[in-house]
Amino acid sequence: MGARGEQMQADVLSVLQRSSRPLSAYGILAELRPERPKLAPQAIYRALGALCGKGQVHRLETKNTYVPSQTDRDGRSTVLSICDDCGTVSESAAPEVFDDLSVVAEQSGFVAKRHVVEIIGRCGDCTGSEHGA
Amino acid sequence: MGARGEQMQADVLSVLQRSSRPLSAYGILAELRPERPKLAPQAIYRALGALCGKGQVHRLETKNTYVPSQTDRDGRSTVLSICDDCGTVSESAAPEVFDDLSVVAEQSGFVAKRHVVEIIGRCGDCTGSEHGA
DNA sequence: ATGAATTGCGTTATGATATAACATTTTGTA
DNA sequence: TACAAAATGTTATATCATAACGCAATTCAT
Repeated sequence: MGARGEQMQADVLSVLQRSSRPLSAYGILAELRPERPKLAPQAIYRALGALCGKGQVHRLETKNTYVPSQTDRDGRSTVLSICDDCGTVSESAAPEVFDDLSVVAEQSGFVAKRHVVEIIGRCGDCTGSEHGA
Repeated sequence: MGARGEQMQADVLSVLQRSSRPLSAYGILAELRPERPKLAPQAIYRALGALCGKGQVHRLETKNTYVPSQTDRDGRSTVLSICDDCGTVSESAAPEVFDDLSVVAEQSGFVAKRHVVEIIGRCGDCTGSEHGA
């Protein structure tokens, strides 16, 4: 059960970890194609789905890309700060944010399954050195 | 300048306001096609871009769909609670959340351009009446 | 062990979302 | 009017994601 799938997941995770930036599913595919010419998108998406489910990978909803988790937080939500300039992503636990969101949800009887919190902007490095704009 | 574009935006907004659920760009296109057979995706995306820029429409990043703003908050970010069951979306100002996010960003020297906060789950109505799962 | 049921994966095909690039029209200015 | 600038229309294509089906491995009852 699942032995081959675990290999696929390991390969996908490894590609993400070696990348300095978030990758799209097709970007991951392109990295793996040299070794496995017949690899198809479906395999990548299945591996990403499993990895996201386990909290080992985060999907950047605003970019349709994926990054490896930086910290082992056992699947709890994190705030992702995404730099538009250099592409780096940093993860923050920010429990206050999620506490507040619980209150927001409860007020309207909403039962939350998942929280998505992304901050899009420029990281300290890029702001300091005034790249781009 | 922009007179036709404003018409397009008004039509797109009107379609969204008449819909009981979030619509995709292609969903909006389908609504408008009967009146304007030659209408193309690009026109819809341009109108949506302008409307989102003005804060009159929100894009649901987790669903690739769009909803009209429920409140005129002059472009400030809102928390969007999205029901997986019935599709309804509710908007909350939740200033505490965005205050907390400012702190998160500042800690790492990050300069935020945009905040995306979405809660995915089931709304009170759907939870109460136990539809679906 | 053997065969049926189940599960997961590979593979092919297609669907859905979004934007690039260039032509045309409109608008603003003199 | 004539021209420049900007918005819009139009065609084409890029990008992201999943449906559907069949095969192979695993499980489980006998």
